[in-house]
Amino acid sequence: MINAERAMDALGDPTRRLVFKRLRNRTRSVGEIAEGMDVSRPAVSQHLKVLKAAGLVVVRAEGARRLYGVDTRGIEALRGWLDGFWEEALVAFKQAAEREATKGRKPR
Amino acid sequence: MINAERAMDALGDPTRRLVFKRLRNRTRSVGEIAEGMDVSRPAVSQHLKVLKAAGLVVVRAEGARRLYGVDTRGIEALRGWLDGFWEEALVAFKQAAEREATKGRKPR
DNA sequence: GCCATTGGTTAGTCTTGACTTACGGTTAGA
DNA sequence: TCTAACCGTAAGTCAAGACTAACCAATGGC
Repeated sequence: MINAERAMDALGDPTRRLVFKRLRNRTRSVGEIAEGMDVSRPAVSQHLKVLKAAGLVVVRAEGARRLYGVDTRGIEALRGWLDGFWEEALVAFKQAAEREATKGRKPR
Repeated sequence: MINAERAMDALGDPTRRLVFKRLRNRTRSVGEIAEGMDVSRPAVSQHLKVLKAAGLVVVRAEGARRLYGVDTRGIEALRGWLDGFWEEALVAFKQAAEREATKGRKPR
């Protein structure tokens, strides 16, 4: 199972988010990703390493090139984390509202 | 509108995530949040400032205490960002599959 | 076989930001 | 009013990590 916390750490950096977003539409080679960005190609390579370790990105070798694309498992992990958080917060809200509504009543 | 990128930056730090998660169940005071954590109360205060600026947290003054709770807008912004990303990736997958299916056919 | 392309890794620099200590302001209680 | 509790801010320290330049390995075309 892929770690959502790890994914959040990875996406906590603007440059890394930009790299990630560049793979949204299609797979790209490293050089292709770096092109047009204001950081060097090795920097992009390092970011990809982190994104890969976080389960946000997958690689496929094609000759001398490496084609990177989004890993859906990372996105799903994030969504799960978010949904779980949302769920618990909702339950807490309801309970708080319940306590508010019964406030002042004679217990039982 | 609340910025999803800002929220991602904020949640990119483990300690800050821990602070955020402590508000999942109910609102808490600053001292209450810091209690049991391995960082000082001012550190927590600074994290709360960042979380608040990111739209992930709201404050309510109650006497000398400040009660912090989750801001649903921040979560919604994150969810929107994630869903948008997911959507675009899905479209790209379909288009890629389509191109794959028609590969080799005589054009028109 | 040779050279160009592609990209991962290493070493080293430097900025960002997480943290603590100290301080000041505000509120509640005696 | 005096004191204690609560909390935000400022100043300063320090480590994490983002980045570049240089190097090396692998692949493909000629």
